[in-house]
Parts: sequence; structure tokens; C-alpha cells
Amino acid sequence: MTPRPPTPPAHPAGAPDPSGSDRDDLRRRNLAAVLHAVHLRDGSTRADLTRETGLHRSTVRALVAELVRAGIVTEDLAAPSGGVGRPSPRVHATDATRVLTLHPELDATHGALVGLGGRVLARARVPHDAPPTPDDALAAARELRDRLAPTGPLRGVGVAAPGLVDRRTGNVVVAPHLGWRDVPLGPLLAAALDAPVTVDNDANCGVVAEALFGAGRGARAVVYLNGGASGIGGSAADGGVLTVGAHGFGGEIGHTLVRSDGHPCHCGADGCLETEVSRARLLAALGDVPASELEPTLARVVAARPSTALAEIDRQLGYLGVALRTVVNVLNPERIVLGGFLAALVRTRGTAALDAHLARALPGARDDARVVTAALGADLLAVGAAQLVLRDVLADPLSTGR
Amino acid sequence: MTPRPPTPPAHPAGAPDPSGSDRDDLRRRNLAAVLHAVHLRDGSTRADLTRETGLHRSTVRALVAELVRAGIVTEDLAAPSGGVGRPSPRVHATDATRVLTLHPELDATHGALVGLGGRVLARARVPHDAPPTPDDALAAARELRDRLAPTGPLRGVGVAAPGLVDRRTGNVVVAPHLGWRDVPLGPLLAAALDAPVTVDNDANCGVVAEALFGAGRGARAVVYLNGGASGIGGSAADGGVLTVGAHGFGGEIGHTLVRSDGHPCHCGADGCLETEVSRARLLAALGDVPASELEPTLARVVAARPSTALAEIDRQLGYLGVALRTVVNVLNPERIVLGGFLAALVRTRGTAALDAHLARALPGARDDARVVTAALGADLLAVGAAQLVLRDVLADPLSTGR
DNA sequence: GTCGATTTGTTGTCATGCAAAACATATTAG
DNA sequence: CTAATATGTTTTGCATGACAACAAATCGAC
Repeated sequence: MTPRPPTPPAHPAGAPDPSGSDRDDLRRRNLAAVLHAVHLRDGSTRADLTRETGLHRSTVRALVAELVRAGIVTEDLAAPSGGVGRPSPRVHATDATRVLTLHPELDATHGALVGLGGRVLARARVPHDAPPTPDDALAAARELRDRLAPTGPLRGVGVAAPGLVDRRTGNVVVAPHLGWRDVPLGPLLAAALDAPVTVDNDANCGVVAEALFGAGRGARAVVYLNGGASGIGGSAADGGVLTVGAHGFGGEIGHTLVRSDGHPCHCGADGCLETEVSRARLLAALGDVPASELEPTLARVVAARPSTALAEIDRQLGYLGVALRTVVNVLNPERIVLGGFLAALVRTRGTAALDAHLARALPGARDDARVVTAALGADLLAVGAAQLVLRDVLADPLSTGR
Repeated sequence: MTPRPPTPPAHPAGAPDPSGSDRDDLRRRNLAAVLHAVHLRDGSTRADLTRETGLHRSTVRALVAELVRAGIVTEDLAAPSGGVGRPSPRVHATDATRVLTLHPELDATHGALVGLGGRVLARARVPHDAPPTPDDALAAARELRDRLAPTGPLRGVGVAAPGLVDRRTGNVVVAPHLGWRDVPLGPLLAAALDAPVTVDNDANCGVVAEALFGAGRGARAVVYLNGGASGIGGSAADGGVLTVGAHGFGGEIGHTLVRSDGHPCHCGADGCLETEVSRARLLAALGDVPASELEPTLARVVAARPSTALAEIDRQLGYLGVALRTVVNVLNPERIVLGGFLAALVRTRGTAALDAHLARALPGARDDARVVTAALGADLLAVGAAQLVLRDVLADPLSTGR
């Protein structure tokens, strides 16, 4: 394969950009198809890959050989599969493809090293005494890079930022809790770490992770709603690809109208979902228990007799249902993945209240929608942020990424 | 290119579509790239095509030659372009690629014959005395086929149905105004007309048409809202591709909550956009003028002193703004295309009321959104329905479609 | 155990589709 | 009229995936 210039960034997702393809593109696409299959199911046999790609045995052999030569995958000759015929070697992703992920938060910046298949290889965190400034975040990023990946190649850096992000430029338009406005985080980090950087909203990272490796696995359209300390983040994906509009600002289901005479929201509007459904109000209704005690307390309240606390639980679930009805009508998701305290609400109180609202969505859409709780735990954002970088790696496996 | 068997249906049901590509795929993709460019801009020069596809001159020459041989395009040697250098022949789509489109409505079934480039070659309609039953629609379809395309090949049939449609199966889940429930319109028409049939919701057809050839041209994410006699239809697309969820039931912005204490909607919920914003209420406020007089009457009312009618106009625009704020937060569109009486409202009263609401959407998304009125007229649904079929033609130009 | 059936790996050959090179042609600028 | 420029045309080369033929490894039947 002829060496090509800096690798054009894979097609800006979604656009049916039917540009022509040369033979290198063909090879690249087939390498990508093979590696993608390994990414989604590590340890696939070469015969599996032949079936999944539809390519010829000899072609798959050559493609895998090239990936082996590049050090991206290995072939495992011990293959005691269960079937007639000559056994097929299993193909495993190596740890050579490594992505650094970053997630700046109020009290700390979290880092992780993630490989193909969404495998988290290492984790670390840099605590912050005060909300980090952009400079603090850059310093934390350098430290995390040095601790997690002091040597060896890094295919890229994926950042899950708690705010509105222009995913094409890596610009953080606003991150309310951090107090950031118009911070070109992507370019800053790219310069600081000397590596390709992808920045996206944390909810966007979350939905991609859940869609590919979590509770949304196998579903087409997936909606993700996360209940956090400071609000409700949301995002949407279809087939593992974000469906969040022109600049990726969409998916903000937390600011759906649920109540005409509702309280003013910090966003400037009134009656948003996240003014009616909030962790703070829930904790208050539960008697100001600490956030760590939320779910056990919810379980106790639900098990006991009706109470004002239970009324608050049901009130919040009711408004969540109102928002979800609109969301189902507009997005027709197959899965609605709830995280954070929203998941705790549903796990302890059930989905009956939500289902009652969803039953009033339009026919068709209401029959597709299923409410589930998030399956990925603490690694959610790391897996999602890594996937944003890995998508480019998968699209062009042999590019060096530099 | 080796003659391939009857062209495997786009996605052989069941088998996960093979992700690998052979050389035939390469050729097909490049033919598709060339034809797509001609589809979007008829009369492109071969040099244009070379630039747009990124392929080599000699390759484009071969590809165009193959399309000419297949009778899909012609080359126009008279090319008085304006620039230095040898003139490049223009490439035009022929009328050999023809799609029959159908749009069943209460009083008539509309038909059209549409070619590449969204060119409407002919129109016809079959009136109905009473709301058409599925059988009536089939009979009308046969008549329209015989009148519009008595001879010659037909690449497919595209149907814009006024109701909820499972676009994958061609099943009309429910069409309230026609009184249909669970009508397998796609298979029925395919059998009746002996041609490949694609069925989709009329709003979905509308957004595709406006996105590719109308007011959404050039924008990525486009939202479409059409105000009709019986409600508000909506849909969304990104890059000309529908973003309407798992089964295509999404985009129903007409049933977004805009008022907690609103009237009950026929959909079963309360306070939907289309219960607050409706043509019937508007016409009533204007003194029961006929629908055909809507826009002139609106213009008169707006020009005159404030009145109760003007108040109703502003009330409706206000609720529309409420819905659009939610939509902007969730979908981050670049264009919001309004059709029907919604367009009339905006044309006569302006977008100030809407803009005030949109200004309260989240930063980022609110700056992307621009409200415009539909640019395509009566041919809207024909162009959109045809595009649904043409997409397959463009993906594999040399397949016969039969 | 041995043999046949089956599946997959391996190797060498072939066909094909795109790019590159070299030449030809048509238009504009001066 | 000449030079510059852009594009068309033709030929050649090469990369790549399919295919065919053979080899190897496993299972099941007897």
C-alpha cells in the first residue's frame, strides 16, 4: 500500500459523501472491516471474519497478515473450537493500539488508557482542589499521559467534556460547572500532548459506549439520559453513530419542556425536565441523605408505606415520562438507557410510571421503545471517549495516527 | 465488470450485510459517485465530476462511458464553458430512469413520473368520491401507472403515505384520515404493479426533498414541519438521510408537549403542538375564510391594527416557538423548514416570535438554527418519494431494478 | 483405529479497475 | 500567432481480490 499523506479524517459522519474510491480505499475499507469485527468481538476466528466480511478466505488471510505485521492484532494458533473441519486461528487485538481518555470534572480529572474492543488497560486520576481552569486541565492531561502512557505510541486522545462541545473543532462552547466558555480544548490538548485529540460532550460519549458495548447493544436507535449532580445529560445514537445534529449540540433532552408553569431553568427557559427532575430535590425529599446513600434510601422508601418522599419519587418519574413521550415521538428509539439517579429511580420504583406515559406516545414508536438502565459502570465515559478516537483508527488501521 | 446475478437485494435479509468490498463494489461505488453528482447537479462537466469524485480523469471517462452505454446519461459535446483549456463535455441524465410516485389522499390519489435530478416528467391524479380504501388506492395506482408510464421501464415506485409507515416493510401502521390500520401497502403495490415499491411517511418524503433540492440544500441537519388541514407533520434528516429512529416513526414534532394544561389531542396525550397550533383554529379566528384564502387574509390581518385575529396568530406562533425550542435542543438542526399554513404564518408575520423562543434554546444549538419556509411547491412529495427509490438506483446504477 | 466428509488454511494464478504517463486537442490571454 | 492552460484520449503498469487446487485438521461412522 502506498504511503499516503496525513490521512484525511474519516468522512464527517453521516453525510452520504459519495466520493470516489481508489484501490487504496478498497484495501483500507477491507482492513477496517476486519479490524472492526475484531473490535466488536475479540477472539473471532478467521473463519468468522470471512463470514462477517463476505470476503474470500485468501483475502482475509492477507488482510489479517497485514494487521499482524503492523502489530495491531495477533493470531492465536491454539484454537480448540467446536466443529468439524480444520480449526481456524483466533484473532486478538494487541495492546499496541492505545487511546488516552480524559474526563475533567469539578474535583478531579479522570484518565484512562483504552485499547481496541473497549478494553480499559489502566486508570488514574488527578485531583483538583478547586474547579480546574483550562490550564489546570492541560496540566492534568500531561500528568495523566506521563503516568498512563510514559512510553510507546498513542493513537489519539479522547476527551469527554461536561458541557457543550463542537465536536468538529474540539471547541468547548460552554461548560457551566467548570465555568468555561469558548475554550478550544481540542487544539490546546493536541499541542500539549502532541497527539490527535477528539473532544465530545460527555453524554455523547456515554451513548456511544452504551450503544456499542452496553445496554444498547444490538439496538438501532438508542437514547441515553444520565442523571447527575448538576443536571440531566442526554444524547442519541443510531447504529453506534451519534445523531445529534449539525454540530453535535443535540440530544439535550434535559431541556425538554415538561411543565408550562415550571420553575426557571439555568438555561434561560422555564419548565425544563432538569428543573423538575433533579438529584438535589430527590435527596432533599429523602431527608438530605448523602448522594452515596441515594439508592439504598430509595429502596427503603419504596418498600415502606406511602410517604411524601415516595410522592416526590413518583412526581419525578412522572415528569421523566412526560419528556420521554416527546422523545419517543421525535426519535423513535429502541432503547432508552437511563444512568445516574434516573437509573436508581427506575431500579427501585420500576418502569410502570414511565410505561404509562410511553403508552400515550404515537403507535409504532411507542411499541419500539424499551426503558433500560445503563450497563456500563465507571468505565462508561472512558470507553465512549476512546471509541470516538478508535472510530478513526478503525477506518484506517494502518495510518500511524500522527 | 463481470455480469452479476440478478443484483442481490440491497441487504439480503437476515445475513448481516457483508462489510468487505470486492472490486465490483469499488466499481459500483464509483459509478454511484459519478451518477450521484449528476443527480444533484445535472449538466456537470466531466471535469466537475473528476473534481467531485477525486478520481482520475481516465477513470471518470470510463465510468461515464459505462453509464452512457447503459443509457442512463448522455454526453453533450457542445460545451461553451468559460475558462482556459479544452472544454469538457457536460453530462446529463436521460429520461430512461423513471420512478412512479404515488400520494393517496382523501379526495384523490396523486401520481407523478420522476427522473434523476428530481425532474418531474409528468403528473396525474385519480379523484376519489369517498376516502379511498386500500383497494381503491391499488386501483388508482394501476390507473396512474397505465396513464403515466404505459410503456418502458420503471425503476421503482415511491409512495408518500399520510400516516405512520414502517419504512422497512412498507406497512402502513395507521393512516388516521384514510381510516387505514395495518395495511401492507408496500407488498400489495409491489404485487399489483410488479415493481419494487418503497413506502414512507409523507413528512419523511418532504424533508428529504427539501433537504436535497429545496430550502435545506447545503445544510446538514434539517427539520421539516408541515402544517396541514388535519395536523402537523414533521420529520428530520441529516445530510439528506432520514434521522427518524429505528423504524422511521420518529420526527413527529406535532406531538411535542407545548402546554401542560392543553386540550386532549387525538393521539391520546394532552397539550400537543398540533392541538394548540392548527389550521382550523386559525381559519376560525380569521372569520371562517376558506383555506385557499388563508395567506392573503393573514397578510391583511397583520397589516391592520391589532385584533383578536392577530392575537391568535401570535398565540400560535408562540406555541410553535415553544416546540421548536425543544426540537432545537434535541436535534441541533441548521434549518427548520416550515410548510403549509406554518409557512404562511411566518411569511406574513415574520420569524421574530419564533426567534425569541429559539434564543432561549441552549447555546450552540440556538446559533445554528435558522427558520425558513419550504421552497418546493406542489412537486414536493413527488420529488421526495422518488428520492427514496432513486437512492437505491444511485447506489447501484447498472442494476436493472427488476 | 481407519476412512470419508467437512471445513479451513495455503499457495499460485488470473482478471480487473484505477492511476500514471505521454500525447493530443481545444480554448483563452496577450 | 504563440504560449499557457486545462482537459480528453490512449496505453501501460500494478495492486488487489477472486478462484482453483491442494493440504491439513477435526469429527463421526463403522
